Amino acid sequence: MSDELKLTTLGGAILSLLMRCPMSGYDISLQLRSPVSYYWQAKHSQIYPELSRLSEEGYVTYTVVGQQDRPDKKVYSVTEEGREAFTRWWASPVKTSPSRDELVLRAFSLWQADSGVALRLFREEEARHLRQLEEYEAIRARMEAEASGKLNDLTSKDFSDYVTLMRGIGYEEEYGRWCRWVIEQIEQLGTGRDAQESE
Amino acid sequence: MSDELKLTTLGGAILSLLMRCPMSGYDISLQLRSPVSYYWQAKHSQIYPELSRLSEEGYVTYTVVGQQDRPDKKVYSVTEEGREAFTRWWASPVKTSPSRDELVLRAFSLWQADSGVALRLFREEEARHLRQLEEYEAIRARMEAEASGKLNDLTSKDFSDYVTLMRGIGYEEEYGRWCRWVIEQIEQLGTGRDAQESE
DNA sequence: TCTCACATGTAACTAGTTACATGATTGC
DNA sequence: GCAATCATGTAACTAGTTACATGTGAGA
Repeated sequence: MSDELKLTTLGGAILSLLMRCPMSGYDISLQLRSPVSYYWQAKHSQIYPELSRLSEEGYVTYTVVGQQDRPDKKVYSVTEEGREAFTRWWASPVKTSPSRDELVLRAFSLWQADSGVALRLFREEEARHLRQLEEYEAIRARMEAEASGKLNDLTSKDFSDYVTLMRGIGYEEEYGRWCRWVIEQIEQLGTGRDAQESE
Repeated sequence: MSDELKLTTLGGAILSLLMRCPMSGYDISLQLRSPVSYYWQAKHSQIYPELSRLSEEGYVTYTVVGQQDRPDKKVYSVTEEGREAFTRWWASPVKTSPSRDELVLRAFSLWQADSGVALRLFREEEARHLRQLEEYEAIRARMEAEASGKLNDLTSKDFSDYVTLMRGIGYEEEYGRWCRWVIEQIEQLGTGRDAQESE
């Protein structure tokens, strides 16, 4: 098992969690579920098969842990081979996935849209990003209060969390700013006919 | 054909180009190729079958245009039904695709990385985003010089282009800023042992 | 002769989503 | 009894990528 095999990004994502501490497939799916992780997401239907693959390749092992009040679970942890594969993956060139953004795609056809419909769309999206930003800011405040000491330690997991969080904050801020700017453009440039119709 | 059928996002992307002016599948693939379009991308192997589907559903039609010095081509244009489907799609709720970013995923494991390797990774990515930003800024300068009159007209295609471009600029600026900040953190917090090794 | 741009397609694969399937226990 | 959380899986599908396949004409 395991000689020069490469990790998929999903494999990397799973190992990056298991490197922090052993956990079950279910726990991984909670960490990687949509509203939680800014940086990577996956459903359990993708995670369980990937865990089997990682296990076959010898990158992870598991022990079945019986529980009294809930179903038994498989707790996975990273093997030495897994650690090596992970380090190789981490240092390898970053795979840049093509940017696809449906709102920006629609903005490309703003010229043919009804201003009222456009305003509704961009206001909804602005609100979504502001909500997400608030959530992130709350986490940030909590982290800065609770883990302030560890936030100048490159080797602390808290600092890594902080770094990814800061990207989420920057992303949402910038996205919200752009939405607001588009809304203002529509409000100011609109002929008045349909630009006024919703609020 | 064509009653309440919905467009895929790729279908929307293709129609958004054909709404601007009729063109061939090849032309569409040039518009949607990786380094060009910030907002949506697709390969020709995805575009041609999608054009067939759109054609079957009656959303587009084509005429074969013979050319003397190059191969013949099919020039597609949007039908009235296509226009209606597009308008419905444009007004429908935006499908938010889950955020997946491999660099941010790696940042999540910064705690276990070698500082030299991390610096290399983040410097490369910073450079990539700065290059992209420069490219966008050049386009922006050109647009502001050439199409300044149309940049206050909501119904002009130039203004739509400008709006999508501004998102690209904001995105790259923010991404670059975050990379820079991470690099500075690594340089300042690094123990000195491996943080210095690459310049 | 070879490569590049134009031009259109299909086949095989990988990644990811949605839906199906099962089963325990806790709290309402 | 019903919904929710914990827990693990598979099947069927959609979307997207890589590779295969073919052919023209221009220019080096």
